[in-house]
Amino acid sequence: MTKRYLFADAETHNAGKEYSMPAREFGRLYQYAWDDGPVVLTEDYDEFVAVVREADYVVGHNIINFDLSWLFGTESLESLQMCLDRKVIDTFVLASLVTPAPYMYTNAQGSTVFDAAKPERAMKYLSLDNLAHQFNLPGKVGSLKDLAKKYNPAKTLVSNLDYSLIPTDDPEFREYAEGDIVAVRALYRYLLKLLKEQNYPGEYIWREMAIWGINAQISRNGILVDTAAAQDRVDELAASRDKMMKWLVETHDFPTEGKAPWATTQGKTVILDVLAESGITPDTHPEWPRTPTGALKLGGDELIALTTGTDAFEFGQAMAMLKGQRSLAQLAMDSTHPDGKVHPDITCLQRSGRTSVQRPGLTVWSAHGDGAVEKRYFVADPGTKMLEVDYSAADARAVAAMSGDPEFAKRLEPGADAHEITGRIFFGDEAYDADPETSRHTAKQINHSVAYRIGSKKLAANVGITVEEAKEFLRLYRDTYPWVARWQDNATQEGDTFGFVSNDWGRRMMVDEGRSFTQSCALIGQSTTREILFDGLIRIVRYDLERARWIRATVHDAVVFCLPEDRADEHAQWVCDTMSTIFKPKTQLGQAIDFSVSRGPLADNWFECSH
DNA sequence: GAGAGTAGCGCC
DNA sequence: AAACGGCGCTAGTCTC
Repeated sequence: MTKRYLFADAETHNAGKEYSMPAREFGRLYQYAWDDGPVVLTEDYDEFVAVVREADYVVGHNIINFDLSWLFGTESLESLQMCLDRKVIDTFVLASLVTPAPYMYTNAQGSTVFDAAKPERAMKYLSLDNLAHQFNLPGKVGSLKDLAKKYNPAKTLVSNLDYSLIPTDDPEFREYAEGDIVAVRALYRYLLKLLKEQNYPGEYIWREMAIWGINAQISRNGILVDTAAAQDRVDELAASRDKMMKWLVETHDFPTEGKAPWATTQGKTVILDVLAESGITPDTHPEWPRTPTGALKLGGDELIALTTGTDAFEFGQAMAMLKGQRSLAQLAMDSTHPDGKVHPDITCLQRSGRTSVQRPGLTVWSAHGDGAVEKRYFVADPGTKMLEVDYSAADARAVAAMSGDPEFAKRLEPGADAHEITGRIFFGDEAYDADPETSRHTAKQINHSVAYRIGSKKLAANVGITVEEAKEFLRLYRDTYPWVARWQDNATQEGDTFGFVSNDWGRRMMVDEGRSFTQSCALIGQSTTREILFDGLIRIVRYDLERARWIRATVHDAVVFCLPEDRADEHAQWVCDTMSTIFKPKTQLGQAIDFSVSRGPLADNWFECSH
């Protein structure tokens, strides 16, 4: 029997309210069409749910993260099951793979957008409106924003528009809703054409729908916030800021306008004046680093370095402290929904497929040092214990696996010390043994640098050696790991030739013109880690869909869970076993490499469980 | 007023 | 010939 495709979309209250409103109230107007059939508009929630359940395939734009995510209620696992069962075709996800946002494009308003591939900006490129514009597709009619303005009080800010004020019987609104379905149907067919032309592996597309489905589930699960603890942190930071600002005003007549006076034009002038008084100018300090646009860098690190040993040191320290303050606790509170949880938006729009997490961006939360206490106000649900697991040196393991370099693999064996190994290559055994601690510290810096193919000049500058010494080390490193070097060269060539590189699962990743030397290897390494992590999560949810509720966050090579308190130890062991794997690339040169996760203690908040 | 691009902090 | 990757969040600035 012929499979039936349902093209579907819904108009709703403002996004974000789905966590404080029943689904049948949150949805306002539903649009759908079967195959080539006419577009049906309905306000009947039950009718819409029924057709979605009846369809062999549901096709829509951003439906995994949005429409299907609330349709069955935010406590439901049904949409995740649909993604795993290959019943959902999200044109937003499909477009992200076959027509990812380019570096630059011209939008419907005629303005040119640069740096458009960055995930925040890629959202706009991948919007139904823009894709319809880019590919000259029929359907989209009018602007929802303009319509909302008509029904909101005069002078309402765009960011405050209430979309639920548009009457569902407004003819323009209904025309817009209908046009959405026409556009998404045209887009789907256009993307299929691209898919076929590119010979993109279909298996990867289905797997990607499942991964977005898991991420949507993670969003719905959310993380409980201890708002009292977050408020304490906000107050604590404000107090130290006030004290520091007071001192700056008294001693340097520092401006106080705005939240970041040091970032204003006036503030920057005062900083430069204070430094100049102590004889610190670009002339006396030609090594003073500059920003990409040529301005003098005034970051905390620069100010400390420049003022050390001068009268201005106390000033430099004060500025560094203020610039280092971040409002994470405030962000956490601002992102908390009425159910007491954050429900971050999760997308896989980074070119490597790594997840972007926003509102709040959990991937930027401090993991080490003093700032790590910020994690304390993310807490385990009642009746659960929090667990964090991670893959150690994941990207290096990916390189070992893909390159098949047996010597490089030795760095990752149990008990091996990768930093020491690099240190011995760099310093030689004799010098290394003379001062192991300093040598190892330098080597740690170097390891991060060589992973991304640093050049001799920058390496020399970073580590404080001559360019000749850096060159010699890079040569030695390549000699020690010839198969890694070969793999890097091949990846670079692949990126240069095709404009993209592929990982072992079939993901294609765009490489910017002229940046293949450093970008190609990085993308393959990062994406391999990403795929291994999601393979693990897929195993978890396929074993038992209910356990999808355990997953609370992913941070590139780490996953946070909330496990039922009863038998939490046993569950933790099961999670580790299920996430761990041995990766053997399909490529001929590759080798099998162990990707085991290690775990922290079971705890009641994120800070405790990651320490 | 809103969108775009910039700087500077942080994460893996 | 040389080449350190991928991001998010905030605030202030520029432009239309």
